[in-house]
Amino acid sequence: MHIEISPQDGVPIYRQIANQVKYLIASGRLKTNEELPPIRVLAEQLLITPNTVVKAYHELQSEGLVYKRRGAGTFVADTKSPLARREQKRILIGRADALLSEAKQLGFTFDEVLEMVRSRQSALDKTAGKEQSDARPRG
Amino acid sequence: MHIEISPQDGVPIYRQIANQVKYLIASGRLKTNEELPPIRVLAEQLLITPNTVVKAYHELQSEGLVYKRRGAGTFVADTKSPLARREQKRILIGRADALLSEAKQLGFTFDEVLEMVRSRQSALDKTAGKEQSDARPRG
DNA sequence: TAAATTGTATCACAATACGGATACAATAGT
DNA sequence: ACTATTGTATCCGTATTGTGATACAATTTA
Repeated sequence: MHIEISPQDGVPIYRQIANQVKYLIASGRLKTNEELPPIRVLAEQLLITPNTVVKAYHELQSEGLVYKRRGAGTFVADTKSPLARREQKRILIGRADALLSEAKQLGFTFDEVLEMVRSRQSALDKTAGKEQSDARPRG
Repeated sequence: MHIEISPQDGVPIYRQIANQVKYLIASGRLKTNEELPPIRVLAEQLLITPNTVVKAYHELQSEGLVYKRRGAGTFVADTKSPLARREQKRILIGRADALLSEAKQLGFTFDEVLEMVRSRQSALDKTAGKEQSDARPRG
């Protein structure tokens, strides 16, 4: 599994790892029940402390994206399972609420927020076009 | 200007202040060019250090909500002005991008995100109904 | 059962965030 | 010009966060 980190990019290393794993799962490059690199292995590969990988994997677990079995390893959870799905939705709801309440405080209407979200989606689609054509699950 | 803070509510004091001022502005209770309490005054009123108020006012300034004039005071900016509006939009775009990229990483479709945003807006409308009926700008 | 492999827990250190005390600088108002 | 008022800058102590080093515990595998 290929992961790249850039120390002091502002975003913590453990979060960089978690985000990239999330992307690998969502894009289908990591399939359900597939094993992630053991904590020590990934730590050695990235030249960081195992603790940081622990934190990354823990975050993924708390979001229902992976499960861990002592002595066996860390594996991709069934992200389509109701439980995992519910947990993921809970996280997104937090982001949506942040956006909406901030917008309200700044005096934006709901329609303006909707329009902005649509516009950003188009923007992100375009800039991510190259990788995405290759990143979509092919099953 | 009435502001209430609750220390160690998890959210930092300076942010509590900034948020409440934002709300007062968005709701029309603070009008364009109206003066905010001087830093020292608000600090004494809230029994906190002036530094914390400085930080709150600075955040508001960076979002284009207030402007400061040394020796004169801190005033509500024209939040409808293109410059302020653009700055505010820049902040909301950040939140929207966070929501969209997180959703994509978790394998949600854009339509699901839209549906969620609509649903959360309804929820927030209901829970905030009482205050909002009185807080909407009446001009 | 024994050894190897895996995740877990604990302690330690550096950097950052938050809040506080004090001194400084620019402007307003007289 | 002088004084009062306002925002600004600097230094400090504490708490939290991010990362690292090391020892521990459970499970797998032979």
